[in-house]
Amino acid sequence: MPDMELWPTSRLLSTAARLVELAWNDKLRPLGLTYPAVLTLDAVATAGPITPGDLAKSVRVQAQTMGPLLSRLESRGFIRREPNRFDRRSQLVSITDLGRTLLEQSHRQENNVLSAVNLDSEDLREDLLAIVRHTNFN
Amino acid sequence: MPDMELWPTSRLLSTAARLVELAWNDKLRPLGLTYPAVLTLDAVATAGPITPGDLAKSVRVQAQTMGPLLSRLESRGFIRREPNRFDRRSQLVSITDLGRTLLEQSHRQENNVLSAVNLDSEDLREDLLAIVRHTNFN
DNA sequence: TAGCCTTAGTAAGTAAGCTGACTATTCTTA
DNA sequence: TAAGAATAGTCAGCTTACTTACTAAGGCTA
Repeated sequence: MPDMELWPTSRLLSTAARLVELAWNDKLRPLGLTYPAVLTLDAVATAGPITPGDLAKSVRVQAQTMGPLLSRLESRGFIRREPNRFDRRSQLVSITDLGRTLLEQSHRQENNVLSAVNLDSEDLREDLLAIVRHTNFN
Repeated sequence: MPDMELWPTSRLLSTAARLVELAWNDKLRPLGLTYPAVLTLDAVATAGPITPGDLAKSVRVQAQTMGPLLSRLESRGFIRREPNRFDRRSQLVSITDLGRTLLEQSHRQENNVLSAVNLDSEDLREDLLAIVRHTNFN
């Protein structure tokens, strides 16, 4: 299968992303986390109490995707959802102590993933950044 | 959200891949296809009658993922599955005339996707190729 | 202020993809 | 050749993520 040379770039992109997520998930499984879960926990940890809608925007997923993800994180005790006193339509999500602990453990796995997959090209970073920046979402 | 500058490369990779797949799916929806469906149809079209297992390897997906995908393609009349006379455990998949027609139409969408997303950096290609090549699957 | 429009979140349905476990063949080797 | 190992495909269960459609709440304007 040296036909890989002939693959269009979009195919390389989606395949590479799947393989890297697989590597991440292997490291995160013992922690009871997944890669999207870590991205979300990260956003909750840094952006303080935040609404599910803003979280979805920050992680670049639909609100309909964020809802179930938050439910799973909540059922495992990693986050908390409370009613938003200032807007009864929405909620405020915060990270729990347990969630913060797990998140820190997941950050310590980062080097293990990077050594399994070579991702430290600065050109790659720039090219991907340009794609995400120029692709409108929503 | 200029915090994107701080995203790790793996996050840029998975986000960029999702956005590009979204762009593809928008163009493919009228044809009744999806991006993984096109990759699979492509492999069937070029590798002739081929087993589901070899297809899965070529598309870099688990056999358990390929099965349902083939069922959907078969139910829409894009491919055909026949018993493999030489190994009763397996099957042989071929593309139908309808499938080939749809595949050709999807190829004509390629420029539309490329103009929506800038993917023509040669460095990007090389970096992604290296990731896929150096990440072992299975 | 009543009526409309917008926004926040949820629900239902589908697709893709994974893990782990299973059956039915085929191959291999003692 | 009989037994065990390997391979092909499927099933069940779960997660992520999409689309379309809905309810409830808040804002705006005539």
